Amino acid sequence: MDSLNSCCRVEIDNSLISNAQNLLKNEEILLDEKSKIFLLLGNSVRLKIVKLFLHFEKMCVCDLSDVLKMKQSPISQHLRKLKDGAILDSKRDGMTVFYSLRGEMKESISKIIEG
Amino acid sequence: MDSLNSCCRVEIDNSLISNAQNLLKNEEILLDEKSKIFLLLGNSVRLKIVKLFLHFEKMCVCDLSDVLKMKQSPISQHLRKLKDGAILDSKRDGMTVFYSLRGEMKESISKIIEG
DNA sequence: AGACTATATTAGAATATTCTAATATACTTA
DNA sequence: TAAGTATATTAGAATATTCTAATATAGTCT
Repeated sequence: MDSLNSCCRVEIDNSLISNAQNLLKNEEILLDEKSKIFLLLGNSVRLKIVKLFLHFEKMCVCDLSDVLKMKQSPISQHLRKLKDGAILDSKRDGMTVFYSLRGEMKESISKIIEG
Repeated sequence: MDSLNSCCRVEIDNSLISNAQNLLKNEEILLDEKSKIFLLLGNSVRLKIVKLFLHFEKMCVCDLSDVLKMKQSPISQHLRKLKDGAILDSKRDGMTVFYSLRGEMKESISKIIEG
């Protein structure tokens, strides 16, 4: 087997290697999706935003701006990422855009964040 | 109340704002810790590594290098981050360094990754 | 000791992230 | 229509991430 690593140990457990590869192969897509979710939650501002939506049905950019004491622009940018990542939904009501957790995501996000 | 955001809506719900702030204040440290974990799991190579450790007790750098078909150096660097982040333990046995999931982390990491 | 093996570290390039400041867009109301 | 309000987008600076290539460290074996 070709190897990219520099070691050529004798004690190599080939069944471990192939079992491990099979494990990953079966979940490759799922794991990639999950890592994208984790990356989104891996920023403390975004994690706080998502956490808030577990407890408050909907909030607008201004609300979050006030709560987190941050300017509107970065909040808006974070919300866009969360929306692009299919974690949040948005709905305009007049001038206000209300964000909320996507229904399909509520349970999984809650499990991830609240443990 | 001072505001960093540019809007000054009339319909502001001050109790929402302060309830939200209290919610975050009570969990500030916990949320920061969690966001660091999520950031570590937010890289697909590291997520795969951690996933593997949920199923295989211990693996060395070479094993992971073979499984993931990556050079030893980046694997070693990812392992270091996971160790610094208190997700993995390491134990040297002769020339081989075996990594494994930290006992205290097994349950929480499993919940996060496997849902 | 000297050669070898497994792992760790370092410098640096390419890329990605996250903020600020400025500006654009979309809706409301006088 | 014009002014005002809430949100979105953009450019760009500062910083962080992740790999490659090279080298260092630590243990093994003859």
